[in-house]
Amino acid sequence: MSDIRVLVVEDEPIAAAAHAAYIGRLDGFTLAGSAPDGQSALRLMTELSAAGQPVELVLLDMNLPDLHGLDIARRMRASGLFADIIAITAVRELNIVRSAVATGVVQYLIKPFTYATFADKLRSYRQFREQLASPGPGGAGAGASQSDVDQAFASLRAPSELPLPKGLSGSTLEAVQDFMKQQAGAVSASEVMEALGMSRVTARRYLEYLADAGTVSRTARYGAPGRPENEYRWSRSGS
Amino acid sequence: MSDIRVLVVEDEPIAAAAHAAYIGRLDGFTLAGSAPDGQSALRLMTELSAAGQPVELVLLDMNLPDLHGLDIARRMRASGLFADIIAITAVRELNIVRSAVATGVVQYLIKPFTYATFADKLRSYRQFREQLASPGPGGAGAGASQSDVDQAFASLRAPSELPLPKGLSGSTLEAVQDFMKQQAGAVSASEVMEALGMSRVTARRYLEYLADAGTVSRTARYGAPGRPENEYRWSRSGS
DNA sequence: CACCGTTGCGTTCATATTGGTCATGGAAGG
DNA sequence: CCTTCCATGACCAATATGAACGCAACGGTG
Repeated sequence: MSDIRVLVVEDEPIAAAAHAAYIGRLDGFTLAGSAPDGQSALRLMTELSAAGQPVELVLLDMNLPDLHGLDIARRMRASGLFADIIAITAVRELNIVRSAVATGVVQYLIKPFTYATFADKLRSYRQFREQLASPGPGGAGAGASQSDVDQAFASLRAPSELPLPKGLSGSTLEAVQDFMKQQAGAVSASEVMEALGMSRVTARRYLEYLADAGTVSRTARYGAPGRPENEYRWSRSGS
Repeated sequence: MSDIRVLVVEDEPIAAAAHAAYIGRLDGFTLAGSAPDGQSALRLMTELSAAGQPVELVLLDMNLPDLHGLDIARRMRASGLFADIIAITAVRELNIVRSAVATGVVQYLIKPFTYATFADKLRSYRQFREQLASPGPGGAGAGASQSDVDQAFASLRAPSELPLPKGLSGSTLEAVQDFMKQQAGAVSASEVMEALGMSRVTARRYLEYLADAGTVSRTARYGAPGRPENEYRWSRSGS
């Protein structure tokens, strides 16, 4: 099967270059072009489509200088451009996710993301394509059954777990993250320990990991006797 | 949460009545209207939208007298109608599935289908909506994380219709499911092993499959020394 | 002003207990 | 009789815990 032609739409040059480089590292994908804003993206897609090389997949940043990502998706559909879309955004609003699904967004990436997450989403998209191309064990050319379609949808939406550093478990990390998200102010490791019923060592290890990843910020708390206590605060400001 | 307003678009009167009856039998859904062809469907949606009662989900037959289902979807997007779509078709062509996904089709039903299949698709769609409405275990209003979005997308899968992975048998799976349904609280893999008289490996394999399918939730149990024990809890209350 | 005991958290290590995987055995079907 | 498939037992790897040690700031005291 030939490579899937991908268009990168991203206003920040550094991020755009990074995404393009990611595409190059992945088998089965080819960079078809790059655009810094919505207008040029639409123009570029129209040109490529007229040239017989239509874009098949768009990596679409939702936060662009001229148009919102959702508007671009709507205009694409209105113009007869039916490339699939993977949305990239720092906006963590769920109602946007719903609107995105309604306009045909296939995957949703939240900044900042690692290369592993990125590659994972693109791979599952390619698998979705391949399953539609060659259905079932029965044979090619035959019609698709309900289970064939279900299977293709499943590989599209299935989340796959990312490799975590040694010594950390996914469910524990999720628990700590959820707790931190709910806390308005800063919390200490001991408070996390008590709230989640885990040991101080474990709580601190996960908080430290989140601090290194940039998801939480870490400051020292003075004023009380004893060694200064680290306090952690949910930050996760975009990118 | 209020009911989801559904529009049925189907040219055959018998099928249309059947779909409408199906909707009535399902909790959480309300029939917003019914249309026999594309033009009237679009008109009806526009009217309801203007009346402040926009259609949220469309059961869209792809084979209509005046317009093809894909055309209707495209015109919906062009007109600013962003209801989600469940496509219903007898046409078993996979390239249509791909185009359908690009226009925001959420699920795909192939005729003829049973009520069970139908209900399953609608239930998974409702679960998708609910997960977007209230992310995480306790937090409302907080931002969504990548895993939250992934989980919501995952609930658009149809686990019951998927073929069982290698190494699992249907009868054993049923036994584990029945046992889990009866348990009010959380149970560990060891408890399932002892209760059903199977080996720990087998119990864990089936519980893990159910956890991936979203039928049970998996959390860690802290407080005791040693590696944390996974405990599983029946979570799919929607069925 | 300098020094020192106190205090509480950060850090490290061994340990306990479970999860995950591999190859084997037995049963069902052809 | 052979093949295929699933459950099993045993091994190795993983991960939270508890205790012990060290460190940094506070608050007296000389």
